[in-house]
Amino acid sequence: MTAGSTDTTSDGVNPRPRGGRMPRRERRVQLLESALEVFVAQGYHAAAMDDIADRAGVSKPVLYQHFPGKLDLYLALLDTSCDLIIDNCREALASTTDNRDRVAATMKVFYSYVASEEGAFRLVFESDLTSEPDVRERVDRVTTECASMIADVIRTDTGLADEASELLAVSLVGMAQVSARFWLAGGGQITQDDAAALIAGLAWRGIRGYPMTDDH
Amino acid sequence: MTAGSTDTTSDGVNPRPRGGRMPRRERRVQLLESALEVFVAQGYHAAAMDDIADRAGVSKPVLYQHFPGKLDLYLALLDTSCDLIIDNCREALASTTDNRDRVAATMKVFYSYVASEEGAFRLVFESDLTSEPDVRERVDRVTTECASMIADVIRTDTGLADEASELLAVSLVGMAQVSARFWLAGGGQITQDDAAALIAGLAWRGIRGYPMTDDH
DNA sequence: CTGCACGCCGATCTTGACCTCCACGATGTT
DNA sequence: AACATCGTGGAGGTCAAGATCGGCGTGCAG
Repeated sequence: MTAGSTDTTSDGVNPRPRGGRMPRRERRVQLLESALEVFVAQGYHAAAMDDIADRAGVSKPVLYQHFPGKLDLYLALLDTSCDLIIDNCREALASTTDNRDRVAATMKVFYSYVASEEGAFRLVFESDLTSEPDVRERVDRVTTECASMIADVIRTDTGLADEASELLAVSLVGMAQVSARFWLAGGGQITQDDAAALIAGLAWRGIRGYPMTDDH
Repeated sequence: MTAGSTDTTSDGVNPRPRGGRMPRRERRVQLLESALEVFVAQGYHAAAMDDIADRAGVSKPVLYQHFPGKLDLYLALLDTSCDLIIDNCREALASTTDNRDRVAATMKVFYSYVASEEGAFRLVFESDLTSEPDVRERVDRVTTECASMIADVIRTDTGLADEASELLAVSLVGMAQVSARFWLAGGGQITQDDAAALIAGLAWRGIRGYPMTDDH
């Protein structure tokens, strides 16, 4: 009655039933799914290749028959996660020409990303492998790419300098990113849409007046 | 001429000259300084206890005579780094009663923190040990504590609900945190004070109008 | 029925990092 | 000036985790 409902061995991640064989392509995507779950739940360092193999219901050698090593596996998942948020951000910015709606749509993208079932955002926003340059480059690229797209809008619509536009855009991305993460951790006191709308309002009030820099 | 100017053994971090003995208290702070340098430069996992000992110019056993283990050493440094930013944030908020100045002062705190020589902010904002609950708790506490103090001001001055105030405050902290980090990574195209003032302006424009929620 | 190919598994190797044991030299005392 | 004491140093143990090798079962062509 204390913990471990029925048969969990480690911490809530029970392996698949060790089913029979499977075609290569299918096995590969299943391995990717299992690896994502384990990396999301435990982080890179705490996740052992044994855990991933057990989670997939296979043995460790098959994992190495599909991926050269742990880092490659992680980078594959990280790449798809990074591309997802960047593409969604691009689509949100292109979905309208009204900047107020742009802000709202982009904020919704971040909140949806964080709220998605798989939790892939943890690879991007809470990675524990930033010492690896390949990982660092991809993680930073999410912020810089999203910010760059936003900065284009800011620059063209306000005439601010490049560096100022970039910094403002990075601020907005940071606001979206960490507020969404802590909204999720907060446990849903506020609806996802309400939270996104609240922070979108904050962001819009912040940038809507530029480039006039002075008022009190 | 390629690399390793004169005598560096690993990667640009040359050890101290293996000087003689030292009183315990002094040795301890020297070990903490050396450990901070190594952890900041390489992250937790990539940093070996040998590296820290070499950096301090002592042998490994003396390290274990001062700290029970690697994690304890890291947590000691992390605690001081977390307390530093939290205390500075508190002081900035208490330094004035004008909310516009409060925002500017708090923003300056984050930029100064990130720009400080030792780079201790990397332990807080870029830790690679978030899988450890002790570390995760401390890292998250920085954001939640700072946000909580800001949320108090927002709540009392606007009458917004608790959850909304907290979320807005977290957004401001996130904005400060990631914009400061990327400003530093950007290489100083903008002055520290200019950057802080720019983002403070963005933040102030965002929150100054609450709680009236509707305008276009 | 028999040989072959394919995918899979148990058991093992190796590396690397955290963490301690025996010798040495400096310091304070008589 | 000689000796006891204590801190220091190099070398080694342990263990976890990434990466790998021979054997097994299944399905199919001949």
